[in-house]
Amino acid sequence: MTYENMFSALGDSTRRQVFEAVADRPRAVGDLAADLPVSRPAVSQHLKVLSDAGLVVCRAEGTRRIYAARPEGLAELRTWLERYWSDALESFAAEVNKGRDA
Amino acid sequence: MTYENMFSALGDSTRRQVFEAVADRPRAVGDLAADLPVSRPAVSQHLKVLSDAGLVVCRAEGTRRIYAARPEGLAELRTWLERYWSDALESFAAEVNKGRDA
DNA sequence: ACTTACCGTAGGTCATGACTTACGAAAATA
DNA sequence: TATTTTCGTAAGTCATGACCTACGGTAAGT
Repeated sequence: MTYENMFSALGDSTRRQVFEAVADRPRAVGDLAADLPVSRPAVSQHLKVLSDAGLVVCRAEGTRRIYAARPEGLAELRTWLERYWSDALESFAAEVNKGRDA
Repeated sequence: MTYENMFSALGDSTRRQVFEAVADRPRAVGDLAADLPVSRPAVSQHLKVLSDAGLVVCRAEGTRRIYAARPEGLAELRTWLERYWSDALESFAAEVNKGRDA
């Protein structure tokens, strides 16, 4: 939901792998854990963090829970990025000029 | 440098404030600390993390160190974002169709 | 040379979080 | 109903990291 949650969620390597996997295609928890070096409960916890951050959504299919990436989540990240990217460009250009003076 | 470093760097609230401040305009360490609720050494440590992540650069001006945002850093983040955003769009569309079947 | 301003790093404390095993709940199956 | 499958959560361990104070080092001013 917040930038805080999103960035810190994607800041963990294992958790980013989980996200990238479900972004590739929706998967169940057990399937995700099978392709990762951590236990299934660990994957569950990572998915909860990603879900709280608004980066994934969940759908029940029998006893299985199918997780999928949530595009709106990345869209929010993109909003932040676009803003500070233009800021960074301007301030960096000014910095280069300052450097020329000195 | 790596996505790992970038996301985890921006995942901390205080550190993201530091980055946003220098993105607005280049600043010295003491000036940054004056506007933040943490000590100056803490700001120094955050700047080191941001620097290792390739998100900021530094320039000496007398005893002062002027830090500025590094646009190429955000550009890398954008590359990641664009890729997984399109992935997420496709997988999410497929997910919606699956949901319709069930 | 001495003092002042500004900064990075070392060392230590404390909270956060990533991971594990154990357990309980819900749905399909027989 | 009993069993199996799949999953989330609780409880505990251990490493990471965010923060502080103290210290040392460099550049400018007197």
